[in-house]
Amino acid sequence: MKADSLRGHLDALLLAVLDGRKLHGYAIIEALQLRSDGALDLPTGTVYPALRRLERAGFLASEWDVVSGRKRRTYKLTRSGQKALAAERAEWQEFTTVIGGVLGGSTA
Amino acid sequence: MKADSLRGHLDALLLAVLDGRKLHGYAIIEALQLRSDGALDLPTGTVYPALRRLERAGFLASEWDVVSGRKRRTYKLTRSGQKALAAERAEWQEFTTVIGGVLGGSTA
DNA sequence: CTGTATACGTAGCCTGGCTACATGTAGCCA
DNA sequence: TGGCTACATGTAGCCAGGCTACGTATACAG
Repeated sequence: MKADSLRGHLDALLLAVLDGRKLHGYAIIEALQLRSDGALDLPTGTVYPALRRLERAGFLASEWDVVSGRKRRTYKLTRSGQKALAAERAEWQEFTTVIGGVLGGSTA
Repeated sequence: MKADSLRGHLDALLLAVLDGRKLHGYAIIEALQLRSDGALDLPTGTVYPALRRLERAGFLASEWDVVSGRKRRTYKLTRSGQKALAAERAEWQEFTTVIGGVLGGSTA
């Protein structure tokens, strides 16, 4: 998959993967790999700054868990993040409808 | 629609709208508006450079039509452009499957 | 003879994902 | 005991590529 086609959809992915559960950054990357059958392998330099940004935006809340001496910053959706996720899903629907319509559409 | 979510999909749109017909730049913009029910309103600063790029890449061929004193550079798909369009369509399929899978997917 | 729609084009900005790097722990194996 | 691998977080700076803001020019309506 073309790498940069992710532009503008990363937030949706991160919010979606955190829907209904708490995960730390590294686990988020692995969860995305799993759900996409390996198609998505986001570098940490993509994910960590994005998580920070989403937290600053109020969509995520984080806390430090220390598990057997290992630090993990776990994230979960806030109320506001839930709404943002719903909005992202709606936007994704619209996006695919529009682009898909043009790509598949008969000569209009 | 978020403006920059187009990233990486513009070429596909341009190739698709030229599938089976010749159009000039201005008409391409209008055709995209039509096909998308007004959702896509690409600025000329986006479309013209992209067309030039696609031509340099060998996917489009252009010629000057002079209609009643008005210059129009009309574009059409080359053989290579047809292949590129097919590839873009396949990639779009994969892209929507992957992202859609994550967005809609149950907690995996 | 001015305004609007048509038509093409470029310079430079800006966003945001990515590369490359820096840092440190846990656990296994020899 | 030393080193390797997996785990885990983070930042600085690069870079692609769509967009903004221009500049140019013609046809036609009023």
